[in-house]
Amino acid sequence: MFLCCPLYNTDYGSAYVGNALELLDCLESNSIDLVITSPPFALQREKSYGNVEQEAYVNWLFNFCEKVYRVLAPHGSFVLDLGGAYQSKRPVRSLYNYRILIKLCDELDFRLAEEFFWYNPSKLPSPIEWVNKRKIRTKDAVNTIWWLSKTDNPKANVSNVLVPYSERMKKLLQNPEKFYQPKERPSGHDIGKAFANNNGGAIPSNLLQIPNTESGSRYIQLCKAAKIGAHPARFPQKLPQFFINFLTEPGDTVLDIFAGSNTTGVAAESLQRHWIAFEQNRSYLATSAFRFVDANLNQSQANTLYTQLMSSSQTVALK
DNA sequence: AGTGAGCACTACACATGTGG
DNA sequence: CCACATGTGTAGTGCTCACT
Repeated sequence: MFLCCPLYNTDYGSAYVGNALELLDCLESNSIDLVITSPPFALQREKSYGNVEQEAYVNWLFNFCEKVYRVLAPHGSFVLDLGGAYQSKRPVRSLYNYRILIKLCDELDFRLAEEFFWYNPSKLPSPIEWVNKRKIRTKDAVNTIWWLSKTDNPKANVSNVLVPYSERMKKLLQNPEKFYQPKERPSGHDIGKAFANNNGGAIPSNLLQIPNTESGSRYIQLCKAAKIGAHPARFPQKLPQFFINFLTEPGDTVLDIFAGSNTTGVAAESLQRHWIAFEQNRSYLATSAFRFVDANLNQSQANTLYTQLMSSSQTVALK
């Protein structure tokens, strides 16, 4: 079985409406270089996009991950973004994001290549009951991101995701003699002369500080203009961008099985990677086309495009 | 008519970032 | 500088409906 009839396609990718469980079966084994996705979380509050309850959640998500394992190339990576949650009626954390991680490594032979933590400083203090009303917990502003691989050495290159040096390090690089003595420190760290080499940037840490605010973006503006609700839970483009740069090369293929508003697809497109997006909700995927089209689309053009995507049985070519 | 289960809906209390 | 974004959990209210 092969994938056919995407809702829309672009220079580099195709977006498909449907259940990822079925669509994954249409992909060839070992064909995907990176699967990055953020599934609906096991939250207490019911979401419009349909989340599964905590107890059943781990098994529900596991079904998808089994199929991801098959389509992933041996050097490929599976990056899974999971938000934390509380147990029902107790100020006690759910362990669901850790349970799924352990199950994936124990039962599917995934390796935990590295755990990442996405810190969103602009998150509102929540959950309200424990944090704002009773004031017995701090605000939850970190998501766990599991970087899983099929083999011990998935393709990865940290040189592609270097971050700017700090002001202090910039000064050190300008005048190393004045700023440090190469010698062994009390901690046992051997800080040598090579420490003063300029490597073009600092090695990033596994704490990703990325604010999730998207005020007045083209996507939001066009959703408003066309009078359609935007996807209520989008991740910032910088998040998939980081992992695509880190774990793939131009020409590789990136897959998001819970694509939502297809942030992953846009990130991949801008980095010249092929991409495939699966999303069950046709309206979410239809609005995601706004991310790819001309910035000067007016209200009626946005509406026309949306209507076309919602009704047409043929693939719409964007660009 | 009264009761209670089950459901949908709502108030509550808060921080930080983006983009025009 | 302003307008407007943003993966929350609990308890209370009020409604419908089955049952007595």
